[in-house]
Amino acid sequence: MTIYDIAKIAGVSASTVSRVANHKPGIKEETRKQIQALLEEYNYRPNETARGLVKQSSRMIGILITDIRYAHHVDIAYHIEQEVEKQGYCSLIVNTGLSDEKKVKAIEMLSQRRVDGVILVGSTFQCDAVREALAVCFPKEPVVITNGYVELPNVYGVLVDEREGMEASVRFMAKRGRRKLAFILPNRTPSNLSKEKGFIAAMEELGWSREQLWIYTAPTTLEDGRRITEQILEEHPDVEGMIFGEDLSAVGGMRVLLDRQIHVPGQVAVMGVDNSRYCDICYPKLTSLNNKMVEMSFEAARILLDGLEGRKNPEKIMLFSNIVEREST
Amino acid sequence: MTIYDIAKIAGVSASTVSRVANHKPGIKEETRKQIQALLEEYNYRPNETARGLVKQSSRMIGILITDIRYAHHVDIAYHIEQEVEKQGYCSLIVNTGLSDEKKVKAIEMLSQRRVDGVILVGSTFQCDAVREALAVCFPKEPVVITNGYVELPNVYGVLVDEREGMEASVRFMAKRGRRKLAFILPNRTPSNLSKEKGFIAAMEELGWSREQLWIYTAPTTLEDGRRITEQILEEHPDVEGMIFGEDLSAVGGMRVLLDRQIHVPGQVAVMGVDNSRYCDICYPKLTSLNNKMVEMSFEAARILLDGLEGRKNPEKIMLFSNIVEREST
DNA sequence: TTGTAGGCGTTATCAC
DNA sequence: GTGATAACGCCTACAA
Repeated sequence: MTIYDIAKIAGVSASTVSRVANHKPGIKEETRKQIQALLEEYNYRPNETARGLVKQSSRMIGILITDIRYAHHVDIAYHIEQEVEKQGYCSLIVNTGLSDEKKVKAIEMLSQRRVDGVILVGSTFQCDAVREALAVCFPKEPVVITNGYVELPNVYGVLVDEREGMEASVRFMAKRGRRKLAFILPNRTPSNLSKEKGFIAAMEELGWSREQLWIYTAPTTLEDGRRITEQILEEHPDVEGMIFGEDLSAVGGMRVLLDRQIHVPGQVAVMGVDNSRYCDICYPKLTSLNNKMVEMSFEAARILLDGLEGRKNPEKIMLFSNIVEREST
Repeated sequence: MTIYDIAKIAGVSASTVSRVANHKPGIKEETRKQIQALLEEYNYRPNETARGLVKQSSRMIGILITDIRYAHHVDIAYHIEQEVEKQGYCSLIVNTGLSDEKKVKAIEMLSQRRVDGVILVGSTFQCDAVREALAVCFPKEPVVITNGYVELPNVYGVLVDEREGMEASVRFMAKRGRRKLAFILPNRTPSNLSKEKGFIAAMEELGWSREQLWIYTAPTTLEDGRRITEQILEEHPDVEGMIFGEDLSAVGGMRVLLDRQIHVPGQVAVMGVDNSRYCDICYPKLTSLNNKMVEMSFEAARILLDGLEGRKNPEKIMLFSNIVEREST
C-alpha cells in the first residue's frame, strides 16, 4: 500500500494523501476525513526507507558494544534504547568484540546504513582505529562515547572519575584496616588503566612503593576471577583486601574464598567495579564502585538527541563515582 | 559521495560505477580498476537506504523482547544478532515490556521500517493481539517465535517441552526424597502455564491432589523471590523443595534460606528454570532446567534466514530440555 | 562494454 | 486546496 494506491482509490493526487498522512495543514476537512478513513482501512504505513531517503535521515542510531551479554553493558544499552525510542529513534545494537578490526567494520556498516548518530559504550572504543573510522564515516553526525573520549569535533564524551573512584576505594579499604591489598586489572582499556593508576596513587599514599604492589591481570569472567584469586592466595596468603576492576571476576574470586573457608569480609574484604546486577546475586553481596552506569546512559542519550537536533553540549562531561557498600567489605 | 559524484569524476555513467561497486561482470578491466581506485579514494559506501528502496529489502531483522536486561533474554538476542550478522543482516532490538499495546506498537514500527523478518523472544508474544498485528503488518515476511507459536502461514515456532521438563524436575526432586514441593509461577505466559501444568501432573503422579498443591505466584526479580519464599516458609515450614519458574527469583529465594540458616540443599532443595548465567553466580550454584536457550537462538536465526531466502521449514520444531544439576539440589 | 531511462515510495516546491 | 514535478541514491532492463 503506497500513497499512490490510496490516491488512486480516493481519486486524488499522491501529494494530497501525503499531506493527510503527515497531518499537514491546508486540506479541506472533507477530503481529509475521506482519505484518513482509507488510510486506516488499508492499514497504510509510510515506508520509512523512502522517507529516510528524501529526508536524509534514517531516524536510527547505532549503539556499539563489545559484548552486550555483560550485565553492565546491557543495562546501558537498554536505557539508551528506551530514551531515544521516546523521540522516535530506533537503535541498531552491534556487538563488536574487542578487536579493532571488527570495531571499524561496525562503524563502516553503520555509516552505510546512514544512522543519524552513534553511541560507543565503553572506553575500549577510545583508540586510534576507532577515531580514524569515525573521522571518515561520521564526520558530521553526533557521536557519544560513554566512559571515554576521542578528540574530534563532533564527538562527545561522558566520563566517570574512575581514577579518583579507585583511590577512594583504596582509602575505603584502609579505613577498615585493610592495607595489604591486591588489584585485579581486567584488561588494558583506558578506563581500566586509570583504575590502576588510582590504585597505585592511593597505595603510595599509604606508604607502599610501586614495586611492592600486588597488581594482577584477569579478564572479566567468573573463571578468570577464580584462577587469579587462587594465584593471589598462593603468592600472598596474608592478603587483606582484593579490588577487582569489574564485578564478575570479583564474584568468581569470592567463591574461591568461600570454598576455602576464608571469611569475607572478616578475613579478606572484596570489592568490584560497575555496581552491576551481579552484586546482589552473589554471596556475600558485593561492595562495588558505582561508576554511574544509569546516569551515564541517560546523559549519553540526551547528548546524542541534543546533537541530532542541533543543540550544543560541552564535548566532555564528568560524573562522579561513589562506593556502594554491601556485605563483602 | 554518490555513484553520480564518482561517475562525474571518472567521466563515466553512474551505472558503470554501480556495476563496479557491486562487482558485476561485463566491465573492462581497465575501467574497473580506475573506478575501484576512486571508490576507495573517496571512501564511497553505497547508501543502504536507497538500495533498500529499490531492492525492496532493508537487510534488517527485528528482534522483539520484553526486557533485554534479563540474562536469558540478552543471551538469546546476542546469539541471534551474531548469526544474522554473518549473512549481512542488522538487528533492530526492541524492548516492549509486557503490555499488549506496546508489543503491537513495536510490530507496527518494525513493519514501517520494512524489516525483512522478525523474531519474537518468549512465549509472552503468543497472544491474540500479537497475532493480529502480525497478520496485518507481516502477512508474508518470515516470523519466528522462540518458545511459542501463533497460527499463521508465515510464522514459525521453536518450542521447548517445558511441560515435560517440569515433570522431569518434579521427579528429579522426588528421586532425591523431596516430595513436599512448592512451585513458583513467574507470570501467566503460555510457557509458564505449561510449566505449571507439568508440575501439577507430576505431583498428582506422586499422589497429591490438585487442591493440596503449593503453587505460588511471583514475578521475576530477586525481591519477588525473597518475598514469596518468606511466605512459603511461613505457610509451609515443612517444605522440602522449591521449584521456581525462572532463575532470578530462585536466587532471591535461596538467599532467604541462607539467611535463616536453612541448609540448601540439605534441608530445602531449590531449582530454577532457564539455566542462565545467574546459576553460576549465586550461592549455592543453582540447579536449573535448561530450556535450551542457546540452541533455540541458533534455530530461530537459522529458520528466519531460511525464510528470508525462500527455503522452507516445518512450522514448528521442538527441542528437549534437560536438568543441569549444580549445588542447590 | 557502456550509457540511457525508468522506477522504488516519499517529501517538497511550485503552479494552478 | 490541490495537483504536477522534481528530487533523494541506487539498481536494472534495454538500447547502443
